Amino acid sequence: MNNKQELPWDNPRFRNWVAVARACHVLERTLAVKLAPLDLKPAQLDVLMNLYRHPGMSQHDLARKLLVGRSNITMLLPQLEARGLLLREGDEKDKRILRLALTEAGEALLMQALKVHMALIEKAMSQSTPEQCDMIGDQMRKIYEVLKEA
Amino acid sequence: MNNKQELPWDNPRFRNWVAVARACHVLERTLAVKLAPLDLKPAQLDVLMNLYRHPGMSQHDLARKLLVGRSNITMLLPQLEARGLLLREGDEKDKRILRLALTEAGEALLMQALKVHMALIEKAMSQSTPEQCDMIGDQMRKIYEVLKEA
DNA sequence: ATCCATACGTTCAAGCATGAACATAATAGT
DNA sequence: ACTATTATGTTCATGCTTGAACGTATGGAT
Repeated sequence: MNNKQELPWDNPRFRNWVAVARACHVLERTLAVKLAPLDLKPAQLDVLMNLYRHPGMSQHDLARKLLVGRSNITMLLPQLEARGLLLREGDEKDKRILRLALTEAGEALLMQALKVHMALIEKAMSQSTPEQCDMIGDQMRKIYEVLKEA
Repeated sequence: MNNKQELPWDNPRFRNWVAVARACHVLERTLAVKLAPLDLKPAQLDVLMNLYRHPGMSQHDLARKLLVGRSNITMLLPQLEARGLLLREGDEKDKRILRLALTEAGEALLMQALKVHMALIEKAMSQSTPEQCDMIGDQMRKIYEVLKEA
């Protein structure tokens, strides 16, 4: 039937989104390399960041924040706990819930990692004006909202 | 030493990049779900797309285009070849190289998948004006160039 | 001609992320 | 009080991706 649909490569939205995906991919990859000396993966850094900003959150909350499954968190946390970077203690009221918090060591390592992360993002985004940067952020937040419930 | 560095959450570049990463993540995730009926993963779709646009490319070329390791391609292709979606045949001049090309079936499936992919991207980017969309693409391409050689 | 360096593809073990199935705890309806 | 439903976290098998080590092929230097 040779369905002559409009091919995507000619569509600006398609081409531009591909650029977004590629930029994300390389930045994630680069971050992993730069974080290696701290023996930290990007996913682990995400955990530390969220616990720093929201101490006492549950594993389920954390999973939703990070857009991953609950089981992922279960597999991820024991490593960090064993390294003394975070604490898990049961909630008194609701015995199903484990409340999470960073230790001193966890915060210290987070600060180290944030320097690396910030430097990388600065390097990447330094070409954009503040207005462009904010616009990009606004659009991306809209995209997130649109897709979240799809 | 309580290094009172400027915390990233107050930095617009940081906040906005986090939004980019989150948008990418949900779109990839959503794409995986919508592609499931075709028994196709996003990574496999990427392969088909690149072979459609660059028939005869080698596995190494493909790996570089997709920003993945060569071994990844080696693990990925046999599945698609077994489904009759692509062909691998050795180059006559250089016997190290395997030249890749889509079959009819591969092209047909690609067209199906592209409808799904396009619809999703349209939905995501429909909130941006064409100018905003192009600007985002331009910035992301710059980011890619900056990080590619880092 | 031979040797050395490089390039392409493969194999293998390891680490991650996922979803389904499970166990336990809380809550709501009757 | 009892049952059914929902919520939280865990376990397990599966599949994807990676990087290192390998084998083979090419090309260049002497």
